[in-house]
Amino acid sequence: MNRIMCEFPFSMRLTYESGQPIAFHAEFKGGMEDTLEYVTEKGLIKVTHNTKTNEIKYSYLGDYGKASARSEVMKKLGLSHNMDCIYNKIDTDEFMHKSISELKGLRMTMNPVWETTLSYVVSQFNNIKRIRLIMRRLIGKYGEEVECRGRRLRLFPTAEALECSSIKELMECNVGFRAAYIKEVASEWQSFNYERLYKMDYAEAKEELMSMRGIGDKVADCILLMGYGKMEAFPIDTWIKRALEGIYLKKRASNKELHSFIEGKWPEYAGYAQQYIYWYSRQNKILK
DNA sequence: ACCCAGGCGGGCG
DNA sequence: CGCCCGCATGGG
Repeated sequence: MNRIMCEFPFSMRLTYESGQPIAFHAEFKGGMEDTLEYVTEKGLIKVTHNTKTNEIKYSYLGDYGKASARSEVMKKLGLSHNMDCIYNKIDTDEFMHKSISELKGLRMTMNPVWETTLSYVVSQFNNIKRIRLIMRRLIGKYGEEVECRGRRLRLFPTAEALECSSIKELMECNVGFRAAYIKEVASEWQSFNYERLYKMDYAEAKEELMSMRGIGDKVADCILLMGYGKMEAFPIDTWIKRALEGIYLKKRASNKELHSFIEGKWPEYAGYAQQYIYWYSRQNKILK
């Protein structure tokens, strides 16, 4: 059994539940130990977290060695993040202070870029429960089935598999009006060369993503934050918008206005601040 | 029954 | 630019 000693606060539950890409297809069980199991392109990963001792253990099946499996888990769950430093940067006021103390240990995950992209294309004008439902249908229908040490796994669907599908077939997964977006993004993805965006700065990479039909301001920020790990990205959805307007701006504001406010308020780790505001607002059902 | 959800593109002024 | 609209579905 492999272990990771975690010196900063970690909550697998909050990390999983707060609407990040991993939650749309992984299996989570809370209990004496929180357990997360998920399929990757290389195999199967299982992570447990003892909430009393803060000890993390993991096991893996498939094309992993000791080092690559450890790196997969660390990266996915944000386990290398220095939470003292991050909290220090985003604990700017009373509201953030409450959010942090209530959501202590919530981490930003890092996910395969294509997986993140498809998940948030599906997420638009949708809710977390149904995003998960749709993602599982898409995985079941378009994901390649592979055998891994006696276990049958469904891989995440490739862009190619989705592009080759018809709108009608996609609609059988009840994706609704998103079918055309899925097909178009899948089609463009194959010549997109997503890796070059790692080297770009935030603004440039965002522009590249938004050149695809079906990827707008919010989805682009989600991809940059949870796919590329660009911590200055700040996705603005309906919850965040209400929260920022109600708590800070005290008036209605456009996304452009909100983005410029955010840039000034959290020049570092804005993405982390965003996730705490998002989940705290929802948990406490503040502002309706 | 009604309302809303991790939004987007398009059309308008 | 900002504002407004429709868009499929499933859960509350």
